[in-house]
Amino acid sequence: MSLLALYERLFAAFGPQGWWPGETPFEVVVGAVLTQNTAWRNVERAIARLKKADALTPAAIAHAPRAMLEDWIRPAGFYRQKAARLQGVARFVLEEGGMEALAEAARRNTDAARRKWLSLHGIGPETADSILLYAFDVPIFVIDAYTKRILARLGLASSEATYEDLQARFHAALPRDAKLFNEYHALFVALGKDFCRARPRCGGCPLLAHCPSAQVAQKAACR
DNA sequence: GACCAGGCACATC
DNA sequence: GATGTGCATGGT
Repeated sequence: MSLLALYERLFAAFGPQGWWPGETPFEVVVGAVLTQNTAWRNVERAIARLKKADALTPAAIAHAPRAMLEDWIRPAGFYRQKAARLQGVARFVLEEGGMEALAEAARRNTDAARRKWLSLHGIGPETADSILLYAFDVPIFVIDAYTKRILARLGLASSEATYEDLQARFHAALPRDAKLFNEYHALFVALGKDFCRARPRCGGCPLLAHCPSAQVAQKAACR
């Protein structure tokens, strides 16, 4: 099964996902940091608290007392680390002239922009690529734990494959289209949440229903 | 009461 | 370079 065929199948099964659920590009950035190893539900709580405090702007986060920021984002977990990361990112946004300037830079030279984001403390490959794709609409494919797991289970990639390996495969196999990359990654997450989460549900997975090779794979791989 | 969630940095070998 | 560990809350 090709990666494009897998996309068609996932889209048919789950429909459009409408990511990223943020009102502004900066909210996407904040969400990308807060969701690190964290359920989205808890990120939503933290973002709601930031909004309630009128603190969901680069300036507000950059200048907030650390303890106050920690308290606002507490529901998302790892709050000490994430408060430090968010303040670093907020300062970076201000220094670079704001989100619009950063969007412009990302579209002009994606590789340079990606390296710059990666140089920030707490911004790794997945977070950087999520920001580029979901905040700036730059066509770069986001690889996450679900993507790795699903591809391995479907026999479409080795479980040893690195982030860069997998990303290169998506870039080679698909048209360079931010909308497509956006939906595809979100569909992996949708499937990941559903895929073999509980044994009894495996048989009802909408992907497996149409995919004999996946049915074979899941017998061996489903935990 | 484990185990997991839309990772990352750092220590150690 | 590969592997292990801390970070922390909230749901299942």
